[in-house]
Amino acid sequence: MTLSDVANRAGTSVATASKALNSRAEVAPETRERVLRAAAELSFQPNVLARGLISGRTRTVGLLTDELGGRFAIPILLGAENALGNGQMSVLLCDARGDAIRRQHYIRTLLARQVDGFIVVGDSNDVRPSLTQDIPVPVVYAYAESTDPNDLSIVADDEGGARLAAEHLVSHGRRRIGHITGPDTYRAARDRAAGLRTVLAEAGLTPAGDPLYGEWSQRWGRHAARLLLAARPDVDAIFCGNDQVAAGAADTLRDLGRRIPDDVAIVGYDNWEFFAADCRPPLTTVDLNLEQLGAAAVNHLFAAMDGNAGSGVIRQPGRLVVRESTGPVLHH
Amino acid sequence: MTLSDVANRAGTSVATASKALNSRAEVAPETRERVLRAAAELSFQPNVLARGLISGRTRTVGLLTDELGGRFAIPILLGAENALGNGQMSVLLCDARGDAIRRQHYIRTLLARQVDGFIVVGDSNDVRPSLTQDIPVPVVYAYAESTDPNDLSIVADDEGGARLAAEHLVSHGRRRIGHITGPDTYRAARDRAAGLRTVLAEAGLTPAGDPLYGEWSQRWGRHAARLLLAARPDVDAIFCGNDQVAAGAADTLRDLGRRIPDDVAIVGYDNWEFFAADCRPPLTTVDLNLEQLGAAAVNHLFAAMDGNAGSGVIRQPGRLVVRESTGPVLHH
DNA sequence: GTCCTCTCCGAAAACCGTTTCAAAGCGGGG
DNA sequence: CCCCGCTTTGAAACGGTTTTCGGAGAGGAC
Repeated sequence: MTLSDVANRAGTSVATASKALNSRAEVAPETRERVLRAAAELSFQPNVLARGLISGRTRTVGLLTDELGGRFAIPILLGAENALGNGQMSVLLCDARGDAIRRQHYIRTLLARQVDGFIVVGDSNDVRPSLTQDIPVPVVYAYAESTDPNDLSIVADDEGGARLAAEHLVSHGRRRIGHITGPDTYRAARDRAAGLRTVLAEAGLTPAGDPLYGEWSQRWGRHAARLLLAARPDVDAIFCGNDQVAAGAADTLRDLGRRIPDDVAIVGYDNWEFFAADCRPPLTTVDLNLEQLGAAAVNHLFAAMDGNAGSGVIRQPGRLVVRESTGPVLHH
Repeated sequence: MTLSDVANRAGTSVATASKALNSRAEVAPETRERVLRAAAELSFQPNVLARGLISGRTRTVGLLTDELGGRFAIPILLGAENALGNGQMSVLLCDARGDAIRRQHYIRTLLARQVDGFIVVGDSNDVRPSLTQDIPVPVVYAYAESTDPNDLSIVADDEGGARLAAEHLVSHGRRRIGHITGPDTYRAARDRAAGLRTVLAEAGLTPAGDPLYGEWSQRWGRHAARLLLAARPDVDAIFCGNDQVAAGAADTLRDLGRRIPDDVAIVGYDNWEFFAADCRPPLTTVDLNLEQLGAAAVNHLFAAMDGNAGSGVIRQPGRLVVRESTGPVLHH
């Protein structure tokens, strides 16, 4: 991408190419055109180092994630990459795989490459140690909340999402609503349970038993649904902590002859299409809007790079996706 | 972030700072310490351009994908990122979302950033147009086969993987083996069917009906299994084109009272843990070894960057993952 | 043919950040 | 006081790219 490459491609000398690109006189229009075209084709950019302009934004941001294999980082990454592309920026991707040493190594690597900013993508929407003191460029935390309140964190609003789901169930006439979810070590699980609890309290309802905390698997969903039905045979809705659990619960309900949604409605969480849309019946669920979350992270990073750094925690609202598992509206 | 900044901050001269950072002698321990601290504080990184290393190596490769949202690109990316990290390189990620204009834009962007090479990650292990003529640096195609035989493509060996699955079923005494898979527009579906056909022919068996081509969904797996059982009530094994289809087929078998694996064995494909391991029963399936595929792509890219460019198609073998859906060995 | 203008080129110069080199400071011991 | 080793430094060297400058061709007008 050096000037001589451009000159070479344009079939001209370096000197002429330089003049053409700097809009100086003494270069024939046809030649200038040729040089400009060659420069465009090679997406040539004058080497800033040679001039005085070193304050060179590399227009690259580092994206540091911990669980790229999981299913949350990807939509965030897609949203971020899209937003960055609109700003003509690129993303350098690093997956620390949850290892602190690896993470420090990647931070150094990215800094060596002079990224203009960092997006730290969490894996569980939970609190995580701030990395900002190690990083002299702007940082935004996405799907994670930094321990340092001066950092800017953008998290999914689990409590709000759960409220959407619970309100949907309540407004459809469900009155005895159980909750099956993942490990209570996950803040997401606790927040979702809290959202449900709040809505039920507001509606004057009592939960059908305590939330069943277990794991984020279909297997647990199947097992817990049996437990729930045994303890509370009259439940008319189950709000599940994610779609896998919901798919498992739906399995058990069918095995036990309960009709969905006629006898029992089910709501999942995450809107993981492979499970939610292909379930029997397709699941009503809450979409985390992770792509918007990623895009929001980028926009806040841009603002920080322009000197308008924010701080605190921003909650990205979810979105209820209604499918057949909650059935038509019930009047009561 | 220049050396003089560091020297300034350390209260020393540029020359001394240089020696301190390069671990040369003739610098007092106390001074060296001061310089190192200043460098760390400024996260200084020597400007590579000034050394002899300029020969264009930015130690960055561009990874161009089409369907990051799909589940195949990610493991490849992880494998590649891991292999690159070992070589102290980084990956610039771009997702063209299947759009040709977007793809060209990203190619230009990545070239402008002087990536040392490209990895083009496909979304379906199928043939795709070569991009090499647009790219003046080495290119390796992963999970895709370039139309240009002079390019180097690394694909998953679908036929070989299907043979592993089929041989497993045959060696466990299954004799009436049906096949349910995705659309026959997918080469993966056709290759997997071909692998099964070959093994059955070698074993002197006839397939239980023609392969049922449909879609890659659980829903189709459920539906097709009903069709298969109606047409061939005596099938004792179903090889499914992927794990979702297999999970759907397992659903139907349970609904119809067939025991898995006692009456009918099931084998999936892809080893998508969420479906395969959490199925009832857990699925025997074929793992594509996508991480190795990504790592292999990187290694071939390194070779190409060193001037040893390869060409042709390399088939990355799969790996059989045995779970309960094919049961214990049957003696016959 | 000669002159003039316009265009382009090769070589040299300028710029930048880093490294190297030779010389200068500095303190202590003889 | 002088010598000597250690440390530091300013200036020059280096490798890289871009810009500048004088000159060389080409083509037309007279």
